[in-house]
Amino acid sequence: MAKRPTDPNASAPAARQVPMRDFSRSLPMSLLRAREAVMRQFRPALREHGLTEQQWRILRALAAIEAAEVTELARTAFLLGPSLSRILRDLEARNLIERKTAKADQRRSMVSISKEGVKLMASVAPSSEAIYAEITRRFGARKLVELQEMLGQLEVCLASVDARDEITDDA
Amino acid sequence: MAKRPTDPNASAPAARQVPMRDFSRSLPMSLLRAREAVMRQFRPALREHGLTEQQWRILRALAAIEAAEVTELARTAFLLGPSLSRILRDLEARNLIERKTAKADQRRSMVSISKEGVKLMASVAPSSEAIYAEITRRFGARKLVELQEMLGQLEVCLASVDARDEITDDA
DNA sequence: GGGAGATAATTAACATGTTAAGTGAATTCG
DNA sequence: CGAATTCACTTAACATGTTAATTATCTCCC
Repeated sequence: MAKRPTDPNASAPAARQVPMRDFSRSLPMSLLRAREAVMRQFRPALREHGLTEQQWRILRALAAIEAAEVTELARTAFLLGPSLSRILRDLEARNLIERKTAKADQRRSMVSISKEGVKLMASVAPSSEAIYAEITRRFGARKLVELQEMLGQLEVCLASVDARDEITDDA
Repeated sequence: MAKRPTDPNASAPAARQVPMRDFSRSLPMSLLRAREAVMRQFRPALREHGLTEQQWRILRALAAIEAAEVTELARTAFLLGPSLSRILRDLEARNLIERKTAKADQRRSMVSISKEGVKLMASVAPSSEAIYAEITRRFGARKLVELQEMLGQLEVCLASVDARDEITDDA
């Protein structure tokens, strides 16, 4: 009997209320599974270097921008403040990043990647790039661009919805 | 020979204030942000009913298939075993699901949605469907189908990669 | 029958997601 | 000035993600 990986409830006779959308085909599930399929490619390589996906995101972000405030880094790496606080604490303990409070504003702290952090990145980047290249090859470079374009459009068209509780940023 | 859109540290000795757009446009980030944009729409409604996204996934899955083993449910709701174990424990404590060990195999437990669970689902479904409809309206129904088609293809073309540590499921 | 292995589910341990509350510093405005 | 407010960041509390180890059961095969 072959497994039916994409048909969880084809012949479910009971519990029928409103025939809600087959949730395995819902947009959130599609996005979740696609992302998981992608991350599954990267995780082993990162793990070999003792890095999680989020830690890697932070190092990459820092390597590109030299130094950044925590809030800016959170936006760049797409992490929430509390997660970032914890991760920065751990990365600092591992001497992969450095922090110093800003002189002008004692509340802010400037975060930067350390020499060790740069070295670690250099050791991970090749395999990371190779994996990304393989994904691109399998899916198709043109299609990949197209997909990312659609994802960006989705993000944009939904961002306007939750803009009600934000200040209209006119000066 | 095209330039790679993801080039975290090609030769940046002291990167300036370049905001590193390439990193923010990587496929994992695009997927993450798109999914977050979508889930941001749903979370408040679910939260009003005291449900998390994962709990809602489980209830939806159960409502469609009547009863399922834990492993099957994990596959359907796309959750890992440990997460599912914890969530089932909590949902059972809230009397939203029911469990009974299978007679034929004492290791397996059959999980089903309870009457209360069905009632809760009925109270959440309308707003959930309304939100989904609004997303569809904003993004475009045709485009949405197209996006999900591409996500599915991405999943498929990457699934074959990590099939080396799996058994070829037909002898 | 019984022991070696396989399997289903849980538990453990650590890391992150998510929301709320807390802390200390800066800004506003009386 | 100085109290109220805002701001940047952290901590707290709980839920889930992730991998490894455990437990209990079942299957196979001698």
